[in-house]
Amino acid sequence: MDRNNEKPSCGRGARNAAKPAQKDPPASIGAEEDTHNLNLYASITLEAILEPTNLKEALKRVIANRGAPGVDGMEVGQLLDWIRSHPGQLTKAIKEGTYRPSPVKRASIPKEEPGKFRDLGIPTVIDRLVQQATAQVLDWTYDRDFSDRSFGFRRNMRAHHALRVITAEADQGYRWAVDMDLAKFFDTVNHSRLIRKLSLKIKDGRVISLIHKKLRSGVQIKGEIKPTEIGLMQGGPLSPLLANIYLDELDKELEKRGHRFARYADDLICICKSRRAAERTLASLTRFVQEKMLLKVNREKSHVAYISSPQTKFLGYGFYYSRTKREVRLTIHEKSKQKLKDTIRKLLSRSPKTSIESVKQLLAQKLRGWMNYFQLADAQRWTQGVDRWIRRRIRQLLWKTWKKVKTRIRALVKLGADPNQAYYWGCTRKGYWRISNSHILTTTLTTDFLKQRGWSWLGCFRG
DNA sequence: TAGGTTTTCAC
RNA sequence: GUUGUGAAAACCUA
Repeated sequence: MDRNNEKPSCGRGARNAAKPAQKDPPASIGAEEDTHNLNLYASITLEAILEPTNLKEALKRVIANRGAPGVDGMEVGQLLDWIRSHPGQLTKAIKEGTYRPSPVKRASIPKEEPGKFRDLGIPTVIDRLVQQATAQVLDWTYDRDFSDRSFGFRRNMRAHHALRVITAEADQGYRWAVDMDLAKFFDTVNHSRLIRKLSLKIKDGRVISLIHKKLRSGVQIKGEIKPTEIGLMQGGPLSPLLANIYLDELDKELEKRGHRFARYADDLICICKSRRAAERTLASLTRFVQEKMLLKVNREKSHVAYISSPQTKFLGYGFYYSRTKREVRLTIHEKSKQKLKDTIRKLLSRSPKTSIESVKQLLAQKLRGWMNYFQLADAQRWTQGVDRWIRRRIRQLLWKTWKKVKTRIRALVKLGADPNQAYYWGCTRKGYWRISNSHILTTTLTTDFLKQRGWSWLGCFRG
């Protein structure tokens, strides 16, 4: 067992000790560990997965996600009713081995780069439930064996940790970055290899078979069902964990070679002291990944670059060297800045169906989340620059809508309205405008409703 | 302290 | 048409 391996120092080896109370493991696992002190992996059983509390937890999660339905069309809102009306049916089918996951529904969503799409497979809500239940059990035992330098999809790991580790080591002279991109990682995972890996630790054959069934459940594209011989469908609750299990071998190999690196899902950065060393490791890593891991390396997107070059992008950040402070610092990558501007522009440019106040509130909410993530970057230039840009946009918006309100009120006054009255109503093609001192609201109201509430009706006018 | 909602980010 | 995991923040209710 390689659990007690000496790991290359990365400054935070005592992660598990620092936060002991993460989340309680499923009851059966904890009990088994304490009373019998057996091998931890012996507690990955079908019974642990099907335990009522575990299933309940999984059910709550699936419903809370409010995800779209799979091929059978069942909504998450119907899941609870289905379980209630078919008591014990699902667990019985799983225990007897007659449970077969439905094929996943194919959906293509556009990626950042225009014209490129990311395929994802949406399982049925029921399949999501059983996957979630198994993921909860597997995660608890597998997570502790993962490398300290694997940061994606893991409990108590955040992107900020990875960035701190990399900047700290870049400061120690590792300034040449190997950026490795795995081409379509999820789609190229080798099934038999993954199953073999799982069998090393999971002794319950029924669990292995359950996962195997999930891997082989086909994909439905336009009503036609196609089998899946390779690849993990991204979209299942279990997929991220399986990805980490598959790539764990890569982490271990890099650790063995003593490299400074960080991996976030399929995004790998490895930093070296010289350009020659970086190029050498890129070549040897490519060989390792393609021959041993049976994955594809995207040669066009994998490259060696100096850490402060605009090419190196890690988790939305870029790096630069501050001459005055004499250290490597983080900055927000161009792509991320552009993305923020796009979302803000979209939010501000849509017609004022809601009040200005609520738009401002929405904006503040969005910005809070954004700033929170990019707080590691130098605030000096960028967050302030973006802040100024947004303020200017808000002022523009306010001015424009105020102008609209004023012209509308003037038009109404011409028609004989009292300008001191609180509310006026008008109507456009899109709906009714309620005009008060600072708000414009459209609502779909009927004239009867207006009469009922005693609001003044001033006839139609154009927007 | 515990339930819930929302937003953001990474992949 | 938008799945999934992980993380953070703000708020709400007892």
